[in-house]
Amino acid sequence: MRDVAAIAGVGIKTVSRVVNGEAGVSIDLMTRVQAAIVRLDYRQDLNASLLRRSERKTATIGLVLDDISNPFSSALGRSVEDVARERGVLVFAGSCEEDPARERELIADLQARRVDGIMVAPAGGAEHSYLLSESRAGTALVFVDRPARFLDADSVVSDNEGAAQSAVAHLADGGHRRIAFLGDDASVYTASARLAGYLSETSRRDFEVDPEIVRSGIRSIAEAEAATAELLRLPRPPTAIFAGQNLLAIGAVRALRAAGLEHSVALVSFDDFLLADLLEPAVTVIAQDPAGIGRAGANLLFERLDGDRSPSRHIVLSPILIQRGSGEIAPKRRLRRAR
Amino acid sequence: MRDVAAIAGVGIKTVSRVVNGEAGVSIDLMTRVQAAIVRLDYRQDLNASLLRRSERKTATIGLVLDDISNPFSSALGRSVEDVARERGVLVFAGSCEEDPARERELIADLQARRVDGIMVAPAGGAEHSYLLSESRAGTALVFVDRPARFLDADSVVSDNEGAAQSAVAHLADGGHRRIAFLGDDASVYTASARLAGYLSETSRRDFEVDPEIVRSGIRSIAEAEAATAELLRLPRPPTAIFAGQNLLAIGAVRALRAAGLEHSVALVSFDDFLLADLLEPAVTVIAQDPAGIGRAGANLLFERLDGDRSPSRHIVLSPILIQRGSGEIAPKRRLRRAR
DNA sequence: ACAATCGATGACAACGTTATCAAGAGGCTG
DNA sequence: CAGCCTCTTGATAACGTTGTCATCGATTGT
Repeated sequence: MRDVAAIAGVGIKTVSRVVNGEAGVSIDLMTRVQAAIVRLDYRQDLNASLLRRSERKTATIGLVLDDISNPFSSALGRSVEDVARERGVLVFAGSCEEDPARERELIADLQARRVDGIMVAPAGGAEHSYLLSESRAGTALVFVDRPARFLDADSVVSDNEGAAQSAVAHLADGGHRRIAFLGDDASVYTASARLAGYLSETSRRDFEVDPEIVRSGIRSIAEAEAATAELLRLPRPPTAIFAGQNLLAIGAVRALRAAGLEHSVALVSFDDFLLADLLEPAVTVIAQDPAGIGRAGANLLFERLDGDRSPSRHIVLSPILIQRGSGEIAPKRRLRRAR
Repeated sequence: MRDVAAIAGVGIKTVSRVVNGEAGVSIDLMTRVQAAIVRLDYRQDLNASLLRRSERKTATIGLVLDDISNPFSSALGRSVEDVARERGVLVFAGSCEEDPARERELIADLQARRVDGIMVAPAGGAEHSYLLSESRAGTALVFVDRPARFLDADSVVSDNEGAAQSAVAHLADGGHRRIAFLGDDASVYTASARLAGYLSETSRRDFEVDPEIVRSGIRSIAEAEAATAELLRLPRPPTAIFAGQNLLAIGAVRALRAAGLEHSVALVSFDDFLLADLLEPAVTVIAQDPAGIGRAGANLLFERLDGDRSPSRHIVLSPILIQRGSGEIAPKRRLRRAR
């Protein structure tokens, strides 16, 4: 900047004015400065600029998700990026892999870089009281997909419990009485909320509660496949499966295929996924709106950055049931009653 | 920092030393400073720190991809993040949507924030000579998935042409003579390389070159579905389809299904995709290794940041053919020769 | 016992930028 | 023409940090 000023024969502050498009610079000096900028290929150092600026904004936000390569997360991330870009804000993206320590480390790294705000889908078991001082200090904080624990902060989540209830209700309305549940570790908020929905709907209908067909702690496609295979080998196998997450549904599909039962056992998946409609049978899903969650979260974050100091807001989006076939399979008659 | 120094009753420089873990601070002062840091909840401002530091590193890199919500891109991004994290580096992620202007804008934003390096999968039609001065100025630059145009820079790409050749060869070895091609816009490097592979292999085998079954400029699942439907309605429809990208293969599957021809017309997809093995028939693919590309690119980038000044390197990864069924369908006999 | 060395410490400048403010030029009013 | 106002301009301090270097007391060597 000094060099530009020297070449243009002006004061350094005038260069600053031109760079920032401030009014009150004569046409003459402006053109001279611009010429010098081009000549030296000068680029403003935003970090230095923001260091000095009074409002102290870095035009940067952080996004901490479970795993940015997961389709749900990446759709969410993309919509956050779109909202941010409209405001000239860049996004740091990080994955915490359901590890609270990693989540905390990532957030610390983001704060060291003085991001204006942070959006986080907290890891299972994480606890956020440590963020209290930060959020008081002015870093905007929005929780997406999962709410904060022990911290009063904005959040945007799906109605996991209600949607799980309606999934179970859909299967029950189709005649199923013995519905299995596959879910992630109960420390993960979404998993436990969906399990709660499953349990409340089954008990509301006075279905037998058999712990053998309620499987938690399943973390991957492979584990879901193995768990489903076990379910199918039970003396009294379930007639329907409710998979609490897209990857688990895919594992279930694999196991059903392997057993040749994909047209005999009903399946509903929480989360839509690409190609669910092209499988045979097509998979009935509870579709969340990851892009909508990201967009709502980002909007909330930017309202906070714009000075909104109102009490914390909690947005809840309702997933929708999409019937495609797998969830509409009627329960198989028990063998003893076979005609 | 001044406050911490005041409370601990030391000089500001000593606080700096403690914060940075520099040697040569007495135990006594160190504990006093640490107590003050905890008391005030002090956090170092990395931006200010890096402004002053001599090596001028921000421990930050930028990643510009076509669309971070695309499965290929997000897998690549995730592996970049993993390599970066090992070095305490945070990643800015941005999508340029095949728009050269947006790509350029994003890169400018990254440079304004003085990222140490940039990894970019350039937009179709983008031209990178404008980056010459930057790369000379020390910003490390690595191109992934697609090479730079008019700029000598490191790159990590798949052998698109060779893999496309082998896909066509595989279909030809299965007896197909009339193989259609679906591809993205020819301005996109990967699309044109794959088209080149298709053309060289078909001409090497002296197959009839029919422009009607070579379709470029297809940008989405829906467009691929429509194009495939058109192909199938031709007087002499192709007996096999080579889809130059995963989304286009998915569109082709939809159209084949709609026409009831999924077991009659062979299909090979460039790019693997989740559930390709569960479709009926399962889809034969040329599988790239997006995580491998990201990892190799990130390693290259960090070697440059560590001072490697050797001539630009170009890493080429070879995709592999995975036979699953759809690519092994034998050509339908022509009607006139039907038994 | 004295000089030389060493380790710990902090004062100060500097990183690249912007906020503040004062100075100078020019125009308008009375 | 004095007095006042407005507009442009640049000198200087400051943002939060670290590099440089001088200082000081203690230790070592002879």
